[in-house]
Amino acid sequence: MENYTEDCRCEKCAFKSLPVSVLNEKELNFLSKNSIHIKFNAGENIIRQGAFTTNIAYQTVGLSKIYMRGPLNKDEIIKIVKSPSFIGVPSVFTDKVFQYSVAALTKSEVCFIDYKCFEKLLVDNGKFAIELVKVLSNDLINQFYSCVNKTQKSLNAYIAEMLLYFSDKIFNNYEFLLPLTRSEFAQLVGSTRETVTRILGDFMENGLIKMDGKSISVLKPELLDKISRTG
Amino acid sequence: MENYTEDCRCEKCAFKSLPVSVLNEKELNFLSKNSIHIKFNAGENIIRQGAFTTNIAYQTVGLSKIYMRGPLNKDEIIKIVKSPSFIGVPSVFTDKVFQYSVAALTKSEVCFIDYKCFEKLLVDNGKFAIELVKVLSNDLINQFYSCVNKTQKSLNAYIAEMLLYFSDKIFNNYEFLLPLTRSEFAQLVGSTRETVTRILGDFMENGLIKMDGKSISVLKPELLDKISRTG
DNA sequence: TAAAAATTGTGATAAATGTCACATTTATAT
DNA sequence: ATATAAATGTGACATTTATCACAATTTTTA
Repeated sequence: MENYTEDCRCEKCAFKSLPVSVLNEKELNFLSKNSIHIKFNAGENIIRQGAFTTNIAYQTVGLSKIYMRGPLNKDEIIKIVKSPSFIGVPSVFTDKVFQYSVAALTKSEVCFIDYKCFEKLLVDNGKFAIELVKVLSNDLINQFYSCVNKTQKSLNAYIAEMLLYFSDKIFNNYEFLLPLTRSEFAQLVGSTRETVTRILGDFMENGLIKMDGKSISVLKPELLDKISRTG
Repeated sequence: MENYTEDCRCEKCAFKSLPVSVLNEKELNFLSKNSIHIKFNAGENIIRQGAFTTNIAYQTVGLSKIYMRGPLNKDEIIKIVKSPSFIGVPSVFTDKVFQYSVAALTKSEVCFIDYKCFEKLLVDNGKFAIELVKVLSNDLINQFYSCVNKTQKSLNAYIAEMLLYFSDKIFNNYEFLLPLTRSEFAQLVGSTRETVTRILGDFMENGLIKMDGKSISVLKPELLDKISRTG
């Protein structure tokens, strides 16, 4: 974890969020002055559950996981975040401390924006506020959707869905390097390492995917999709 | 479902939401002019998944369930809403159609607020916007939390948690009338009618609760809580 | 590079939960 | 009030998934 030494200003940021894209030059300048840009290596903690919430976090580069310590001290991955994306809004507006953790899965860069600054932008610029409301609404709907899916689908089906999620939504490629260990993958789908191993092995035996450690190729996306929907 | 004929104006509404409580007299008047207040009987549909979203819905009276049609056409109850509470914000800011349904569990009253009006209040009044952001943030965190719980806990534990949720959060009473059928309760905990029947029967046999159809008394809340936490 | 640690695979087994079929009770509508 | 429909309870059984124990492999560290 290191500070960003190169020239980095919100005004010319290539990874503006939708809310930030409605800000004018002056507001962007204000935002820039109240933000710090920090780099993280894979595996490093970006946000720690229980830490005080004084900053909004916005990830500009890299992949991260949002996870929560569940009942009886087991971590559960709530979602895989592909930047650019806000990763620390809900907790900041809810509590004095973060309700979840975020860790980098790949080399990542994150802007930490002072809460007071963010709040001022919200109050002063209604369009900014609306865009943020849209971001949160969208997150909430997705959360509904993923929770229903996780609950109703068999593990086979949900793991198939997740593989397609990685290939379609995260990497836009049928070949990718799974950025999770088998244990983490289990935390994502709500199961155990062993069961995940077995189901992936099953998929491979049946020629749905090719697999070598963390390198995965989806060979039959239509079939995987069918399993995801019916299985 | 019927229109509200009695005198009903936002200015003197006894069920103001936090966001609405920051509005001034003029804004409240504007809100009032752009809202309709409607009554529902238990069982009636308030919001239908797939319907066009032109209104924000705010429930002032009664209990409702938010649910979603999952993969393979099985409904899943996402949460039980105790009024006063917004029940239709996220979909409105996300999509052209509602992504979930809401149905009244008891006699209910709901204000439908024109989307354009709501948007104008958001743009014009930053404090209103902040309060709405807080509402959504809070919903999102709760959703994280409940999804992790549902995934990690055994059914025993999650059903115990839900019983305590009804007694502690919804009714503030150890005796209450469960506002759900056994099938609906199953949809809430992500299981089946039969299994719910059996686990509730178990709780009764072990003297944790008393039960007669839908009437339930929590007899040993500490023990239920222990089951809820350890499984 | 060797040693230690972390990750992964695999079989045997147990536990939890779903499924199906049917009886019984309760609620609803005519 | 009776007929009909909806909701509930229950047993037998099948299936899914977790758990445990241990070996094999890969990664990290000294």
